Amino acid sequence: MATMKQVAARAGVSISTVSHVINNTRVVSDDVRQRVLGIIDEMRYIPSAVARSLKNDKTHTIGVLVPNSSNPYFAELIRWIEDAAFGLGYNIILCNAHGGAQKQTAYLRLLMEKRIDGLVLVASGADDEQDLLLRHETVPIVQLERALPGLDADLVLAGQEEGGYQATRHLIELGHRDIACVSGPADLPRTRERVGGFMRAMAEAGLTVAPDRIVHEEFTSAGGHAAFTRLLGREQRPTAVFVTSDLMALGGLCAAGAAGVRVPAQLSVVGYDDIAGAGYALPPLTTVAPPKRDMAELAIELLIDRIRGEHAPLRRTALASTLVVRASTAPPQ
Amino acid sequence: MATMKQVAARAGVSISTVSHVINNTRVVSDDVRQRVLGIIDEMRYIPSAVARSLKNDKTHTIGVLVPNSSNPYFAELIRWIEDAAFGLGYNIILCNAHGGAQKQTAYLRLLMEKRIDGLVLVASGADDEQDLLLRHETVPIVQLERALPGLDADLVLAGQEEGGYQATRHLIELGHRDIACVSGPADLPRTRERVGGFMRAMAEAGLTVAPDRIVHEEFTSAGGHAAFTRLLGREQRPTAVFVTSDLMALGGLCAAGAAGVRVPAQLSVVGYDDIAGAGYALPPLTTVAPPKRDMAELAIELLIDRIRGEHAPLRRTALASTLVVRASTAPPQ
DNA sequence: CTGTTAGCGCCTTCAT
DNA sequence: ATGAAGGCGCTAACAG
Repeated sequence: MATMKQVAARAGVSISTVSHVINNTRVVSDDVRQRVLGIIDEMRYIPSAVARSLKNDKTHTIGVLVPNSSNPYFAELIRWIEDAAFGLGYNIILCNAHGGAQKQTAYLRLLMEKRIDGLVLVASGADDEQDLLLRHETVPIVQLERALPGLDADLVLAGQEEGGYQATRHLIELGHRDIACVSGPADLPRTRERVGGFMRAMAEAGLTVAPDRIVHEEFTSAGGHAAFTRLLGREQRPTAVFVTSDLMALGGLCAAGAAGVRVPAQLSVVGYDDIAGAGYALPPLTTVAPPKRDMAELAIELLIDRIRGEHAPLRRTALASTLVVRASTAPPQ
Repeated sequence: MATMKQVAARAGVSISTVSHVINNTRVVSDDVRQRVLGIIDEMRYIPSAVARSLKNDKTHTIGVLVPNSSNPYFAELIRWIEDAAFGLGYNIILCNAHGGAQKQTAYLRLLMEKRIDGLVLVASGADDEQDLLLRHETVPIVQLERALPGLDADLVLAGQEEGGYQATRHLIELGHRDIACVSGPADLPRTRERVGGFMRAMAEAGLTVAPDRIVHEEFTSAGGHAAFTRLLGREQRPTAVFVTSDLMALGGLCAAGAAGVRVPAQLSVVGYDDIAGAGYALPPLTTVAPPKRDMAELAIELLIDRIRGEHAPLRRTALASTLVVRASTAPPQ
């Protein structure tokens, strides 16, 4: 790969002149500029960002650490993050935390070695995430959705509790009284807050929630399937269920279908996340839609502000989610 | 951020000694090693991969360019690519081509500046992909699924034509004779080959395909929905349909449900890609499953071989897809 | 067993 | 309007 030095030699000018025509950083006579540009083209010279980075101490690269990038929700988020970052001249290094604290630690270490300019952290909130390294690092960090305890970093929230509340209100307003809640593992904060909103709405409406109306399963379609199977097997069935993730809800819909339970006639279902598939479920799923794109853009904005050295105090912004009513909910009976 | 020089000074040794204890690249007396290690820890020194890269001309970073990373199929592929790469010490820079040739060109340029060690290219095959830059670049490239004409690079194929054939055979063996095919835009090679397999199976079975049994739509759930709506509106309905992508098939299932057409009783549906959602569709979708993980691993393996300088001739490997029979297909009537 | 030194490719003062 | 030269952080000869 050609270097600036070679270009300079071929053009019969100094290295610094080449540098200046490339960066438009000082006046260069027109003929020299043309000549240099010609040589650059001819030699297929491409400046080295790594050399530049060494000099400027900036890589224009940001790390994005998510629990699992193949989960449609994260995949969609990543898509917007990538988009926003690219628009501002940054590249994304994609990292899957999936694989435990060990992989995560290794990853963070690597990212620090690569001198990323910043990090977007989408923590699952699992207990094994108390990574020490993180708290000692100096790179700007923006957390999405979930604040790691002890980590001082800007934060973009999506009102999980409020979302759960909205979803449940919708069901209550439809006339449901016996409402169940299907959620992920009890120790995941994301899920816990959503369930919190559910409980608040129920309590507020004077509705009691029997212990067997709350069921925890894996945060996957398989988990949702299992949860619904369990729930629908009870002698007394709920008339509606709030599911804390679309992935689980889709699995639930599948289980309901297999069990001959018609949605929404016999059972209303509300999901959470508004992943692309939700709109084409059978029936199309009513769900809580976090403002993924706005969240991604805001996160990148905040991060790049920090990177550029804004010395603002810690910011935590909460964006509102909206309920998207589709065809999986209806009044009971 | 601390530097090696500072560590050396603090430890009262030379820079090269520090380098050697870090890289275990020559014998160092135990006390010196311990002292240096101590200081490193104390100063939170983290070596700079960018300085290293400048020296070694290796970044341990590979670019992954896909049409759209939020599409579940690509998202799943990416997940495995990331996994395989990480396992071998490489990071992934994620790039969405989505946005046209312009963005793509800009991206490739950036990747070259960043001196990625290699590129995994998942081309959509759209016409605007004839990127000139590519053919002149010297980075190792592995193409997944689709060979860009004129680009000499290793290639990992997934037998699209064969997959379409298998899917159609399945339908024929079930007893269907009037089989339709719903596919993406006619100009996308990926789709075209799958349709090719369909045509071959039909011809081989002596079945004719009326022109109105082939319908093209957007490569999305919305497209699938539209296609099915159109197809089911015909006075004479097909008894089965092969859809060239699960995303479209899911949209189709949704349309069928809305139109009161029962699957598989009245209509059998086969999809393609085996995305996670397919297994939990209503009914669970019979589909062709490309070996995503194997493809990803093979691609990374080939790429890293090249990066390490293996001077092998161009390799094209075709992996076989398998038909996953679930509940969306049955004998006619 | 340890230190000195010459770059890797680029930017950027300081001269001219 | 253009050059020369130092240095970003690290590795790898080359010398002791």
